[in-house]
Amino acid sequence: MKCFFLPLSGFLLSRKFIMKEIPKQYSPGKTESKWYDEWIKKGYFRSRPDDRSPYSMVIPPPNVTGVLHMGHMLNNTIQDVLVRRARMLGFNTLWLPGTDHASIATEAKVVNKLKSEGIDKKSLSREDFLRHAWEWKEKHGGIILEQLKKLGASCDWERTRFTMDDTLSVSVIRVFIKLYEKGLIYRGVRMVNWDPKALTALSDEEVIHKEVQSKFYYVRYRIEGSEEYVTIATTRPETILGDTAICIHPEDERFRHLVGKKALVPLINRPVPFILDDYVDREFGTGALKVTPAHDINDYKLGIKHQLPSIDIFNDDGTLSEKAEIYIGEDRFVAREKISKELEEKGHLVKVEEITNSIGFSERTDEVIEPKLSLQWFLQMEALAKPALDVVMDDTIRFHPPKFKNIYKHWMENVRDWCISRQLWWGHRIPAYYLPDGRFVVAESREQALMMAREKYDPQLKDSDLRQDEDVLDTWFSSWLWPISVFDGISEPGNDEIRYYYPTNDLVTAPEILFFWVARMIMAGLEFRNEVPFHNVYLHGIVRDKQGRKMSKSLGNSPDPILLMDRYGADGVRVGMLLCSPAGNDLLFDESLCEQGRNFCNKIWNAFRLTQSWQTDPSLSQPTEANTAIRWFEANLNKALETLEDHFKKYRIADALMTVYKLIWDDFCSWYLEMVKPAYLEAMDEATYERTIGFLNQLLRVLHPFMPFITEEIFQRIRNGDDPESITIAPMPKAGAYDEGINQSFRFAKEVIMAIRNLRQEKNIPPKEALDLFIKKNNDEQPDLTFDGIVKKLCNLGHLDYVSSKPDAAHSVIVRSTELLIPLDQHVDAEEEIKNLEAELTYQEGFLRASEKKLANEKFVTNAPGHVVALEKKKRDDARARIRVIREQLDNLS
RNA sequence: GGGCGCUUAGCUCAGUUGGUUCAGAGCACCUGCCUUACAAGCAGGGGGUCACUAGUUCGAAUCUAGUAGCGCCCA
Repeated sequence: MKCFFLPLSGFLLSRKFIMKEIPKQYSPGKTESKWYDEWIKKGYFRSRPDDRSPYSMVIPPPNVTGVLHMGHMLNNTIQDVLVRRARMLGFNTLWLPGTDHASIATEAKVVNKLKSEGIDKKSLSREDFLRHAWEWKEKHGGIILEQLKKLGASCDWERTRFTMDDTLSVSVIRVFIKLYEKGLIYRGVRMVNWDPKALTALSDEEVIHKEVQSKFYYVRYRIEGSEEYVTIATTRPETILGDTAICIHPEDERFRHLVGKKALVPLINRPVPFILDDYVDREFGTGALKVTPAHDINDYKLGIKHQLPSIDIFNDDGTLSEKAEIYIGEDRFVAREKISKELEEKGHLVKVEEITNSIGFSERTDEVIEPKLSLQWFLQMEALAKPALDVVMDDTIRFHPPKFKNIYKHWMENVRDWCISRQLWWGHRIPAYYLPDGRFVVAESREQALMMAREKYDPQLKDSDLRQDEDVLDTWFSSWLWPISVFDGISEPGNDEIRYYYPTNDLVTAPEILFFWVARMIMAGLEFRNEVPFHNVYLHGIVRDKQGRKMSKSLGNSPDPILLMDRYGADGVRVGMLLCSPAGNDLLFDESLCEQGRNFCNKIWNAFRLTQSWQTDPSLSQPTEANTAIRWFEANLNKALETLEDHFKKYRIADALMTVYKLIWDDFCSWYLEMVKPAYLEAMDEATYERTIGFLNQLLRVLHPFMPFITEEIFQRIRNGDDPESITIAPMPKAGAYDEGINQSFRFAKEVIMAIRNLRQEKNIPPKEALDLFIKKNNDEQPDLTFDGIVKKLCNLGHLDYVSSKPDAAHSVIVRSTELLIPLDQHVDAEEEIKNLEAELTYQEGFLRASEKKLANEKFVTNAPGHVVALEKKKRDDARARIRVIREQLDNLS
């Protein structure tokens, strides 16, 4: 007797007792936290370099202000599956967790918090503000990492990193200096994407373009010294105050006479020249274009080309500045309304149309982006992009699914310089130090900067003469180093850890940040380590609701993952997420999927429960059926493992899970357990029991990466002395050679069993009523007897015999080309039978005709590969055999 | 406007170089069962002109071109 909770001696506990002892339903709650604590206590997720092969992965660092949402659930479930599997495959496995500092989001959070306490950011010094920010971070930051533990994430928590940790910060500064010295970082005035709410510049990637309904204002400007007008069209009438020219197409006859004259900007009557440029689309608007170099990227380019002055009419917060002359201090959108009204009153507004145009919004604050000229730091991308493109195109780094290669290529070939400065305090401060005259040096510290400045510019300089740049670097400028800096590979390029863990193996992330992050990590890896940062990138979709809408706070359509886990168990939710997550596709999440996951837990639980109710008797020998069942399941298991390995190789995680799901639910529970199950109140032989528990043990291991908790719980209850102390470190079963013959025999037996069950159902014969089965001998074919005992058992048959003639009053069922005869007391409805047989005959004859036609086609026989032709011949012969059987039956009936 | 991709069962998706009775899976649905592991379950069943059109081929869900609809990235 192998039940672990049975007392010593041969005393057998009653089945009833066991059934009471193990609850009918699996409850994940306490189990999950119990095992997670145990895993941490034992340090199974810790990793230090050793002789084994490494498997490493860095977490895409969530925002330190973040809380767990469904996207994280998906992302981290997939990572955990990969990591747990790698661990069981014997790799020295490291999954390194951490968070990023999220400049804009965190600063906004801290500013708001201070505001609620009556403190204005402007009233604080940089140092005081940062003190508040760190305080906030220590107190509230990283909640998300705690939440990941509930999910079961097997991270090495002792290695948790934060992008503003000392070593990581030093790495960022060093990299800045390196790139500056290499001439790839420069400072310049450019048109940038300005976020008037966050009061900072943004990179192009942080701007989201959306189609919006806008108004198209037709405004007329008077020509200086005449009563003539010229009409332009604009979506932003407030920017006329910054106009410095009107541009017309050189070949546009309508405006030719205006060349050399000046137009007067309405309301302020500032004269501006006409310029000629074929940039203008004559068909769009009126064909005359107002030019505002300070507030539009294209106008800016025109301004440079035609040497126009540029008038910046906005303050940083999006209100009108003194340069605007009127409506000073008004918000840009308020000013737009007021100006359009005044234009109308003064007869300048010709008409207003509705149009749809594309407007940029800040990714973080959702504020409308203001194109603004400003002095910023940039990183040249071209030289970095080229090698980063190559390693993806030549599959040194593989994208899963590969369709993202194209998108990546397009972006990398059209990449523009990266604006890396942000007008914020929370982050890595730019290591540039200015002399009073505006010249500057770039150095790792103030002391070094002073030395450099003295050497380079003026030996008399004092420390107080230097002023460090006020701005910080883009958060991605630290995240792009993440796979390197977490191992301190920038400052200590030869250290053991970076050499052992880098390059990492896999990266799991969303396509949304393919350019923000993935592309830049590849660039950084090649630039600073001369090696790619990872070999595989698994890109999963966005979690959407059932209607396909993106989950968002404002829609309120996102379930709280913590509540979900409380309701369905972490294992159940993990399965729910994975079931709907084919790689690269967005997934339409539905809570019922978690329910399916929970039901699966329960199924496994009850299979376990069943095995625990069995009692063994050493005097029993193994029945043939059990022996066959074991041989079949063994083969079937190996086959499934083979499929599974293939799915993992291709990063088809959802398919891998489905393979395990069916292996356990269908093959193990519905078939195998039913085959070996002893009759009510009867004991089982020891060999069969051992093997069954052995199979369960294997299945738990295979399932563990997907459902870590329930598998550990059951593993602990069935494990014996040879097993490791935890399933997290148990070796993963590997596919071995198997007997495909027995799998084929089973498939036929299965068809027979299903046919008989179907007959029972049709004829309303209760399962308890035993039937007899006569199998019509098929000419000289040797029948396959392997599963006969099992067929007898699963169909509740009294007899199973092979006969050469049909018994009286028997129902006939044809499986492939074998005739099954089942005598029934009930009257056989000959007419009904004939009808069914004739329908079947028609189908088979049609099939045969098609097949014969194909084989008669000389082109087919000569062109098609041999195995295809052989197959076609077999199909034809099978059809002929089946037709013969059907005809015989029909003869018998009529 | 430029580029990329998608369209297979009611839903979400597989379908690997064209060839097994190839048209599949899971869920949902229908029918019968509280059968001593599990009703969070068991057994059985129905369901698709593979978006449309035209080609290539002995053979097309699979290859080519066009049409329609949808989505993504970029401007």
